[in-house]
Amino acid sequence: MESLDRHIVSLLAQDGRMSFADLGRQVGLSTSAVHQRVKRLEERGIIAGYRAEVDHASVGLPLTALISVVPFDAAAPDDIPDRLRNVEQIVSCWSVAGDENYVLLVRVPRPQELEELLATIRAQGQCSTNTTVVLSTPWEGRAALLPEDPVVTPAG
Amino acid sequence: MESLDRHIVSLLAQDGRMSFADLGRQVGLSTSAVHQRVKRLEERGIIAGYRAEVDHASVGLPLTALISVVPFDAAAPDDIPDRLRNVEQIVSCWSVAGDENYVLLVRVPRPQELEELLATIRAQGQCSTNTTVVLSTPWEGRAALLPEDPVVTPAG
DNA sequence: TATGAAAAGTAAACAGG
DNA sequence: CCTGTTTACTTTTCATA
Repeated sequence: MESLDRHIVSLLAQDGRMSFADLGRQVGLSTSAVHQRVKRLEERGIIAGYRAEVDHASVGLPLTALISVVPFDAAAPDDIPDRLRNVEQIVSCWSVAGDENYVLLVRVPRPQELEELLATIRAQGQCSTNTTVVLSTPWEGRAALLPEDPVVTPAG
Repeated sequence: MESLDRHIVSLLAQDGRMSFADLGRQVGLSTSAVHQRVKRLEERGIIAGYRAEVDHASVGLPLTALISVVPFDAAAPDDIPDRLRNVEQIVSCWSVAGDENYVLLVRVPRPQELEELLATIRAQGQCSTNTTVVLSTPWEGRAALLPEDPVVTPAG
């Protein structure tokens, strides 16, 4: 990925509804040129989509939690993400190094729904859980700092 | 927030670039009516912004980690978020219940940058760190499941 | 808070270098 | 891979119920 594309990606990461005309002005290209580049970035999956950033509390989901999970049977094939993919309260699923296998970020309306969700995760995921409740969110999902020059992996 | 607004929010959480015309068709309102509603949702902060969802690996940030932090001095006033806000590698900062005070989600190009980042966080945040490296991300930042009828907090 | 209409601006597709 | 043009669509504003 070249510098111009990184610039475009970085602008769209900050304002996902910026017009191609504005993008073009900011990066110094014609509207059609940025349009073509953005379409290519979308096709390659570098831009995976666009989302509105929602204030979860206002929308009825004031309770966020981080849940570490460990499978009951460490020897069994680990398809926990597949088994939990349909659980819509799980916003993020990370496979991690360390004592736990996965960390999940979940959002629910109330403690009661968290209790029910944990039961679902344990039953459906065949795993034990360790829950950390989020008390407040100073910030979340900020646009990441893109490296000036991306790291090149040497061949071989 | 009424049901119509929740519907609009939910659609924009899935496709942040959907046009007002399409939104109107899906929720059964005129273009100008949804336009007005979306502007109001933005003003109230219920829609906090729009972002492109970026594939971090392609963009030079293949390394994600979760860092739990505990202040060196538990008695000192806790302004860790303020002290770390300018550290741009920190994508999310959650204040949590439990043994740690905060959990941070960070993105960096390589292990070396993670090492440097940890030093920065410890020095600037005056805290100790416990790092969990993300090995893979089955999914992340999925649109949350909005409750059908939001929970009403009784007055008093 | 809704609608419909008008003006300005944008997206998408295309020709051509 | 760029620019510029064209057409259809969209955003934005406004008058009005």
